[in-house]
Amino acid sequence: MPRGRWGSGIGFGGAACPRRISRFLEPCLLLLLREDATHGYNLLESLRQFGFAPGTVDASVVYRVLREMEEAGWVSSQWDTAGSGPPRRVYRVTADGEEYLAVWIADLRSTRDEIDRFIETYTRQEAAQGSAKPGQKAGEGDHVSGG
Amino acid sequence: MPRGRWGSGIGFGGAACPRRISRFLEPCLLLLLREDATHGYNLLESLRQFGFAPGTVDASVVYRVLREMEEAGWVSSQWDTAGSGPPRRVYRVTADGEEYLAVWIADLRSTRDEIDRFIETYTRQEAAQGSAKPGQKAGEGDHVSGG
DNA sequence: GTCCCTATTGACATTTTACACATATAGTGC
DNA sequence: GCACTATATGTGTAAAATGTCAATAGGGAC
Repeated sequence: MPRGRWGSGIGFGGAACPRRISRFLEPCLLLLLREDATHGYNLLESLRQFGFAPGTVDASVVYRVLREMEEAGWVSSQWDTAGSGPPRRVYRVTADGEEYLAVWIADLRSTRDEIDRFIETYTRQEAAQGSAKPGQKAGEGDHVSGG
Repeated sequence: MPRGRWGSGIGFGGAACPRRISRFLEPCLLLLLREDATHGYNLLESLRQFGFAPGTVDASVVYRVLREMEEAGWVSSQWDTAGSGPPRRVYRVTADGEEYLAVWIADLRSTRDEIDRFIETYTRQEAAQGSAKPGQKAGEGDHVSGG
């Protein structure tokens, strides 16, 4: 998508841009953690299944979101010092987190419906312009005086 | 939706929060302008049809987006001094703006599909937890040693 | 003139996001 | 012990996006 941090024009190659949904990392992490309690570094790779390209998500972002969610009470963590290497902070979803995720789901549903309505409006407009006023851009020849 | 500027907890009343899609105002304004070239103040009310509640969008935000889009070349404007009251800046969509909107549509389509996949994953998880491991939260009884 | 409605613009604060950097542990080779 | 690498977590900061508020200005009603 052009503008903002995702480029600067039409000439883009494909769906290369990151997420369009704000704070989408939160529900993704919750869903992953709900399936399996694990630590941040491990979650990093699992995020691919939600469309995050391999190098897209910075680790620090994931860690920050996890800590924020713990502070909010959606997840809880415990240090895991059993395996080799540095200790891991293993997160799991709390009951509040479950509720929070459910709210997210509801929100995403309505967002999706909203998108659908928008696309439908666009499609309807296309059809109308294709038949009723071909070649015209809408609002042509108005009463504009100043320039 | 909890967190951020839209509250701070589960106990919300309905879909009171604004958009979840970043920069959504842009395509909305483009779509409205494509149907009818008009000025910012007039667009303010028309935005309701895209789910923006009456008092949700500040006028200055709309004006800013319009000016940004003009700078980018997606819309062009002309002063209309014909009617009574202060002069209006009438915007219309350019050819580049048409292309830009088409890109937006494509992006929104993929975003919607992404949401659908996410919701589906959630639903599948629900079903699996309901049948396979009832009452368990996933990852219970792991090899966590440290506290 | 003053108040209100229309219409636009600018300035500032907050929130979100991206990116760079710093820390700590364990294993390997020397 | 020391350098080096991989794993794992954390902080700081700048940029971008968004929200809020104030200011300006024309015209009509009173």
